[in-house]
This record gives sequence, structure tokens and C-alpha cells, in this order.
Amino acid sequence: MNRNVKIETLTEMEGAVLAIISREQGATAYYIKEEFRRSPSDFWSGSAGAVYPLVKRLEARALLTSRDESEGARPKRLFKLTKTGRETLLHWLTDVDRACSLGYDPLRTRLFFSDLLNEEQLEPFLKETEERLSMATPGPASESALVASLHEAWSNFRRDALKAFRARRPKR
Amino acid sequence: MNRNVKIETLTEMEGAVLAIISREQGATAYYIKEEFRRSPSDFWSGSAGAVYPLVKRLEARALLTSRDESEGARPKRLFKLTKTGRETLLHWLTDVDRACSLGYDPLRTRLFFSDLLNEEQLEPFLKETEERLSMATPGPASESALVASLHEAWSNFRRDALKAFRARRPKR
DNA sequence: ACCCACATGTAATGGGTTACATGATTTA
DNA sequence: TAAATCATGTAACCCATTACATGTGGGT
Repeated sequence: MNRNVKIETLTEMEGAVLAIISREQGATAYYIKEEFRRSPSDFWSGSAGAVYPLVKRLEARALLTSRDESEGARPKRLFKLTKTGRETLLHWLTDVDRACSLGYDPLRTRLFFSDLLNEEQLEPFLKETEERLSMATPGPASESALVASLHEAWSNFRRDALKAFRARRPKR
Repeated sequence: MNRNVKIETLTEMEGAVLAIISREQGATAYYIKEEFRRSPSDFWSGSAGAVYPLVKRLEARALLTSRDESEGARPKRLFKLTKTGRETLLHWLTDVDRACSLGYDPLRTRLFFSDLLNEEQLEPFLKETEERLSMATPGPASESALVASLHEAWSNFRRDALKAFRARRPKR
């Protein structure tokens, strides 16, 4: 307790929302929602029902402020980070504990249970999955170079991990 | 519609529960919960409030059956897969679409937003994370060889992905 | 005239989390 | 005898999902 500022904890989605707004000061909730939809991870659906209440909560926690920029009958609300919001985001982004935690991977989960399959079931599954992961998935053209290269790198590593598993697994 | 059997869809947690029961026919809900708690992924907390209602739902969907094996005052309910349960599990385990989807990775998420950090913030974060991922985390001794080796392989692959990112990122 | 993108939101639902509550049996 | 493990379950809460509802403005 060398500081008496309490750092608020953020869920992964809350952190991502702050990060998106940090990139795009004055983002609308609609823009944030679309950013989630555009992201190559299908973990977040990017639904309005998630984003609109979420930004409202973050504003209530004083991590965001908003101003109304409606033009006539067309509604528009722009969000930006507060000072606390920026600090909280910084802590979230550099949280080593969180970064090291394994997360959630549908491929890994299935490999964990691969002993439940026999050779005739497992081998085609591994082969097809490997092929699919090897196909370059270009993603939407709107993606930034960083996002695109990270997405590609991650796909490659998962493919390599799968290859390694396939090679090393006990044959019957 | 060449078959009129409708394959039930399973969430990742439901699939994992069926897989655990398939390994350990006659598992208790308590055993399943502990399996989740033991798993190296902290994504699933392995809470009673998740597992007990879940097996009840799966039984209602006729994917599981249970029998009471209470001994005197000590309650005990054992679960096993039905034929439908086995078929559904097989489809879930070999679902290539699901296996290929990216899932959710706290490290990847942070790297996506790494452009928001300056050199003095990013570099120590990357270094610490890399070190932590390089430390062999043995995991509980109860782990099977397959789980342990997969866990290790996945940690290594994330570490390598991080290393590659660190080497390739644009320097300022 | 019609469709698509922009823009806001809510309602019902599902389901996982933490925390609580209880008790038997085993082990140190 | 005290603590840990086995074993069951519920209650309150949080929050993401799907689906719905509404309307503007620009392009073809």
C-alpha cells in the first residue's frame, strides 16, 4: 500500500474496449462493436447488447467520459478516456500475470482429449485441421499490418504446435 | 438431411464434461469439478455452481445417465454417457471448424494493442513475460503425461510467438 | 425506390462466478 | 481431535448472447 490509489480491475473485454478507445479517441459504441466484429477472434461476438451497457458501466466508474455529437435527428455519442481510464488501461496492458495465463483454445482442448479417439477418428481430424490452419486466411482488408501479422503468426504457431503433436503422439 | 438424427451442439464446457466422463465412466460431479480445477487453464474456475447444474442439463438432454451410489448417509451420484452422448462427444471432438477458431489468449490480446505502449513500457513487459513463460511450470503431479506434455508444448509455442513478435516489431 | 452502413438501444435468456450451506469420511 | 478431502447443492449476481426495435443518411 505504497500508493493509496486503488487500481481498478478490468475484464479482458473491458480492457479491450479501453484500448480501442485509446487508439480512436472519440469512438462511438457502434465503432467499438464493429472493431470486435472485425477482429479475427470469434470469441467476442461484438454484439450491441455487450458493448452499449459496457461503456455505460465504464463511464459510471469514471474511466470514460462521453459527449453528445448528435447532428439534428442523427444520434452520436463519442467516448474518450479519462486520466484514471488511461492509468487503468496501462496497468491492464502490462499485466504479466494475465498475459501468462493460458486462456482458452478449442484446438488445445480437443488435443487434451485426443486419447478418446481411435486412429481412424483422430488422424483425419488432425490432417484436416492442419490443412485448414495452413491455408492463409487473409482476413478483412481493413486490418492493420500489426493485427494481420499477429493473426498470421498465431495461426502459424498453432499449426506448428499441432504438427509437433501429430509427430510426437504415441502410434498404435 | 441424409440423416434424421439431429446432432446436438455442445459448448466447450459441455464437451469437456462429456470427455471427462468418457475417460472416467462413473465420474461424480465432484470429480468433474476437480478435473477442471486441476487443469492448467484458469479459464474454467471449476466451480460447483457451474458443474452441478450442467450435468443436470446434460442428463435432461439424454446425453448422460446417472445412478445413485450413496453409501448410508454419504451421497454419491455416478454419471456415464448414453449412446447419444458418445455420438455427440465424437462430433464435438472432431469438429474442425471449432478446432480452427482462434479462441482467446490474454497475451495475444495485449500484443494486439502493444502499439499503445511506448518503448519504456513495452520492453519490460515483453521481457518479464518471456522470462515467466520460459520458466518450466511443472504443474500438479497428478497430471497425465499427455496433459503435461501438451501444457508444456503450448507454453513453449506462446513463448516462441512472443519472442518472434519481440524480434520483428518495429523499433523506434 | 431500395439497400447498406451508421447509430442507438432494450428484452429475454442462458449460463458461469463467487459465496454460502451442509455433512460424511479419511488422515495426520 | 483437528484438518483436509469427498460430496452435494443453492442463491445472488454479473454479464455476454441472440434477437428485436427504431431511425438517419448516402449511394445506385
